[in-house]
Amino acid sequence: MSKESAQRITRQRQIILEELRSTHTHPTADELYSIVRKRLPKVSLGTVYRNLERMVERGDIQKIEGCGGQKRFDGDTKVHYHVRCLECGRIDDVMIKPTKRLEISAMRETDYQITGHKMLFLGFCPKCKHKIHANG
Amino acid sequence: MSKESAQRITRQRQIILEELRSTHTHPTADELYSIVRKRLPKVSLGTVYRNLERMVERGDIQKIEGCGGQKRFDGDTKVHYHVRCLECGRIDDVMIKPTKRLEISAMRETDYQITGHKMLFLGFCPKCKHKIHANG
DNA sequence: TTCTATGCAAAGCATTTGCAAGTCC
DNA sequence: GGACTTGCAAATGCTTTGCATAGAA
Repeated sequence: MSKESAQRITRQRQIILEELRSTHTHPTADELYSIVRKRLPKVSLGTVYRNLERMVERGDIQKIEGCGGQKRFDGDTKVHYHVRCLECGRIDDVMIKPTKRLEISAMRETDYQITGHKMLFLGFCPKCKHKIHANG
Repeated sequence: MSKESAQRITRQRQIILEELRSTHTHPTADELYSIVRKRLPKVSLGTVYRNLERMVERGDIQKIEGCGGQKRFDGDTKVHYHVRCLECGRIDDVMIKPTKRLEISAMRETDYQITGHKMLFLGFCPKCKHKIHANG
C-alpha cells in the first residue's frame, strides 16, 4: 500500500521538468503549459497538472502557495525561501540558508513534531519600490 | 482613488467577526459560514466571503494560505506563525515572536524592500505524531 | 433619503478526473 | 503485452459577481 507504482520516463514528463528547471520565473501550471506547448504542441493542460503534482510528491520540484489564486512551481530543489512583490506579483528566490533554530523553538512551543517550514517574504521588488516611493 | 467608502456595522459583519475571534480552529470560509448560520440562519456564503475579504484588507483578521485548497482565517491580529499537521491538516498557532533579522538578511540578498513575512511550519500534531511512529 | 450591504443564484477560474487510446519497458 | 500515461472534455470545488431588495446612517 505504501509502495508506489513504477515511473515511466515519457517525453512529456521530461520536457515539463526540463522547462521548469530552466526558468527562474516560478511559473504557474498554466504558464508552464504555454512554454511546453512550444515543443510539444499537443500536450494537454491535464498532463502538466498531473506531472507537476507527482514531481512535488517525489520532491523533484517545489510548490509555492499563498501567491494569489494560482499555485506556482519552482524547479530548484535546494531548500530556500521566496519573496513576493506586493505590487506586481513577481516571485523571486531568497537564497538564505533556512534555519533549524526556529523549528526547534516552534517544536517547544507547540508539542508538534516539526519536519520543515516554508517562508514567504513580502515587499516591493527593485522596480516597484521606486514607484511606491514616488506616490508616497 | 485611495479613499475607501464608509463602512457600515451590520449584524452579519459583527457576528462573523465575533465568531471568528472566538475560535482557535482557523476555519475556512465555509466552516465559518456553518458556525454563523446557527445565529443568523439566513446569512449567505457570499456575505461571509465578502466580509472576510474586507476584514483582511483592513487588517482586522489574517488570511492563511498554503494549506491545501481552501483559505483559512484567523481572528487573532497579533503577528504570529502557524503550523500545519501533514497528517490531519489541522492548523495551530505558533506564538514565536517573529524576527526582523531574517527580513534584513533577505533585503540584502534580494534588493527588495521587504515589509513582512509569513511562516508556516510543517509537521505532525501531538495526536498524529504517535500514529506515524507506530507505522514507521 | 442615500448609499452600502445582503441574499440568491449564476458565473468564473483553477484544478481534478474518467475514459479510451497511446506509449514505455 | 501489460501497466502506466496521455489527450480530451466534462466535472468539481472554491470563490466571486450581478442584481434587486433590505438596512444603516
